[in-house]
Amino acid sequence: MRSPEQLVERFRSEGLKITPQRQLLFSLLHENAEHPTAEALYTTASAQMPGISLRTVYQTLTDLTEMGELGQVTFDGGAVRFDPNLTDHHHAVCDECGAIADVSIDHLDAVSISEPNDFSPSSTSVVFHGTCARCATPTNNLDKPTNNQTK
Amino acid sequence: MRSPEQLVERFRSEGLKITPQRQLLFSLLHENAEHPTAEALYTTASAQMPGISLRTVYQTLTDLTEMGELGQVTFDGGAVRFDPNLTDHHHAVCDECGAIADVSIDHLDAVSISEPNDFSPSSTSVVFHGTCARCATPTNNLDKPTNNQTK
DNA sequence: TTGCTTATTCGCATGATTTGCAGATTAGGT
DNA sequence: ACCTAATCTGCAAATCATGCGAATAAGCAA
Repeated sequence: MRSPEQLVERFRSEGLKITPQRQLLFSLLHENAEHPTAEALYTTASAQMPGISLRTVYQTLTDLTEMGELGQVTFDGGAVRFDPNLTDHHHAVCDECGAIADVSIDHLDAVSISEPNDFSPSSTSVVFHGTCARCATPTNNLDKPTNNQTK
Repeated sequence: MRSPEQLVERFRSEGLKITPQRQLLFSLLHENAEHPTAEALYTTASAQMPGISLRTVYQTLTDLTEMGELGQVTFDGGAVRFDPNLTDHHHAVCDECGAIADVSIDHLDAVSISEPNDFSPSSTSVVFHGTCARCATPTNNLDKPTNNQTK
């Protein structure tokens, strides 16, 4: 996702209004690597702007997604999660704490569909499940985040 | 998923009862490669057994899943889909008609996470999006199935 | 076959997530 | 300061899934 400043510029140029709600969400999403759900963003936003509506959060998230400024991902049937990282990447889900990390992959081009041979893929997405570094470390498990499992 | 006969055997041996509802669902799921949703199975089951409850379909599906006889997959935030194919495989989603095909992959072992380097994956799942053979063929598009897009 | 015990089924209520709608509010230009 | 269209908000409603309790029926024993 582009910077809040660039988004403000884009919204202005398209005749859309710059509201405090939108500005807050722009900043909460910028470089946010937590893959938050709409509810999570609403909670965070509410702390800084009591009274903001959950409906507005959904609306803004949908708008940004339709503008191609924000990505959406879902894992295991849970709620939709928003991803401001628009670069080519994949995800790693920690089965312990539910954290979702962006991952870069090597040699993805090597994989191919061996069967059937008549499907023309236009995109490939990979999801790893496993244990994140924090959960794998026996020490320092004191301040481990609560389980944010997707389901 | 194992054959209806084997499932009957397993249920019996575990003290579970063999009801007509379960038998019907066993047969509807056996070698079913359509990745149906609970609702879809309910519709099909209702045709053969009017009066069967959607609740029972969900219940049986959940039971089979917990017994490890059935897999679940979800794509793009849609409803959960059930997959009787328990062999190691991945999926290809047709963006045209929404069909989901099981696919075998070559050289998956070649891919690796380049960053971060501290995540220990225990499983990897790949989803291809694209166009299926049927939708890619300009002719023969008469009896194309309706779009069952996941969302 | 009859009867008993307990697993199942079923329908309804409830929960979670998300969208539609309409009136109140406000950004941004005149 | 004023206008007007865009936005926000609250609530209803749709979708998907699960909890719960009463009614039902499978499987066993006699």
